[in-house]
Parts: sequence; C-alpha cells; structure tokens
Amino acid sequence: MIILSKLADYGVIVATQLAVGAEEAQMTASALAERTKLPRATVAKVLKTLAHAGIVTGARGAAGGYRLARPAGVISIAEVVAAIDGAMGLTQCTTHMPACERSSFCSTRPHWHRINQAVGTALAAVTLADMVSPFGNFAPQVPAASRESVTP
Amino acid sequence: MIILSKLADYGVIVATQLAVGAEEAQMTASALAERTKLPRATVAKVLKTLAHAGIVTGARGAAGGYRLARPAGVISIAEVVAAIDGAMGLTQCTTHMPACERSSFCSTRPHWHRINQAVGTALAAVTLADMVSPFGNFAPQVPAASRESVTP
DNA sequence: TTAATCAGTACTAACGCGGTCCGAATTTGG
DNA sequence: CCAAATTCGGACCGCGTTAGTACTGATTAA
Repeated sequence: MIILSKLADYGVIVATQLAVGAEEAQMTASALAERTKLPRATVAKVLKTLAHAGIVTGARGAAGGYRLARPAGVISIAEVVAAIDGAMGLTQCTTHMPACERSSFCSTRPHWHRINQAVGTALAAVTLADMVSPFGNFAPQVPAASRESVTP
Repeated sequence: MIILSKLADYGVIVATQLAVGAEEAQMTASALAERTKLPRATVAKVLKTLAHAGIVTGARGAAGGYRLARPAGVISIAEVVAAIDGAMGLTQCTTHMPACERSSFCSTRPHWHRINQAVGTALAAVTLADMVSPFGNFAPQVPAASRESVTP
C-alpha cells in the first residue's frame, strides 16, 4: 500500500530541492534533474504540473528556469501532493461526492472522514522549509491551523 | 489521490458487516454480498485475503461460512487494510527497504516517516467495533492521533 | 538571428487492480 | 456408507491508470 504516487514523491523532492537554494534561486529543469538524479523528462513534467498549480513559477527564454512562487515556509506538503495526485481522500466515497448507493446502510463513512482529516492535518503540518532540514525534529510548536490546508 | 484501494474499502465494509452480527455469527460469502450490495465474487476474494491474514476464519462445507477470528473490538482498521493493500507506506522509500540511491542526499525521508506514523496511528485507533456504530463521535482516540503528528 | 529554455500535446509500455473462472474440501440427506 | 449439494481456496485474465518519453511550438536573452 503506497499512499503517494511516484510522481507526487518526485514532486516533493524537486520542490524541496528548489527550497534548498536561496529564496530567489532559479534553476532549470535540467539542473534540477541533475541534482535529484531523476529522469530529466519526468522532472520537467512534474515542474509543469506544479507550475499549473501555482506552486512554482516558470520563466521562459534563454535565462529561464523555475523558482518557488512563495516562500518555502508557507508551502505545505499537502499542497504539493494535491497538485499532482489530486484532492486527497481515503475512499471513493470521500472524493466522489454523489454518495454511493450503500450510504444508507454503510456505517463506515463518518469514521473515514475522521481518519481522512488526520492524514490531511499530518500532511499540511509539514512545509517545504521543514523538508529541507535532514533532521526530523523540526519545531513542533507551530500550530497546524496557521499552515495552509487544502483539505476541504 | 485515493489512499485506499477499492478492495481495501470493501474489506472494511465486509468485516464491519461481520462484526454487526453476534460474536459467533457465521455468514456465507453470498450472504455478505447480499447485505453489502457488493459483487459476490469480489466479496469472496476479499474474504479469502482476510482469511489468509488471520482476520476471519473460513469454514468449508455445506454449512460453511466466515466469521471473525477475534472479537471485533481488537481488530483495527489498520489490520484489515494492511491485509489487503499490504504494509503501509507513504513513498517507495518506506516500504522497499533497500534505500534508494538518493538516500544520501534526499532529506525528505525522516519527515515521511513521521507523517507515516501519524497515518498508521489514525488507522490503528479505530476498531471494527467502532465502525459498526454509525455515529462518528466515539471515544477520542483519533484526535489524539492527529495531535501526535505535530508533537514528538 | 540564434541558442536556450519553458509550455503543451500526443504517444507507448507496463504494472497493478478489479473481476471471473474452475478445482478442492466438507457437511448433510438418503 | 455414499453421493450430492454447498462452500471455500487458488489460479487466471482483461482493462484501466500511471509512468515515462518524444516531439513541436512559444518565448526571451545574448
């Protein structure tokens, strides 16, 4: 059971690599592929998706490249993942809103919703700035509410 | 982004339906399919997998059927899901233990591990007995799980 | 103008998932 | 005791999504 698709994983890695550089760092897709040791074409694809979601901005032309659209501290992992894999949901029920025909007697849904929120909160609580540090013990005092959340 | 596969979702529904009956309730795969309005063959497949994992026990023969191997209160959702979808992990890193060649410079792994644990805790905090009740406001184990994501 | 880079589209291969089928084991009725 | 009915158990296969690639066009600095 893999929760994130490979592309979403790549997306986080690439975005983290962009956050490593200074705030205004601009890197080409090729340079990012080099740094992350990922296939160039795939990195380009991921970057395009992230640009479409407004997480990174692409500059065209000879001296072009990508950079983060916002400071790394306010971009949550949930955003990056949602940009690539779509909105998060545990089951088909949670995303495909027209309730399935089992909703009348299926007692599991409210519980799924609760777990769903737990996952969303966990993903929204970590930002790209946190990801940059190789140490897992980032500052735990920051309330999750202050971070941007994509859970509906 | 759907976290659970359809089969895992079905597994929880079927197991919950088994938990609805009395402790010693024994139901055939067909009866369970009838109750859950799911395809018979798929229910049978799910039950087989659950039996293999030791969550339910199957009795063969004319008066055969399935029943829970343990009381519903000690079977967590995490168990049921893991039985069908395999061990849980956010990324390829977490499950395929031979660390990828990026592990030397990829600083994301410890953070994934943290989020991973939050999800696992959330799933492990709900049992089949909880699922039977259609009310979501059961004892406060799950909020504790989400809180655990920001507090080490 | 030219070289370099992003942006978009289209395409192919492959893995996994969902679903279906047939054989093995066991109980019940005669 | 035998046979038939019923049920579980394991194997199989097609379909869809995903990952990855390639190509063409648009944009900009030198």
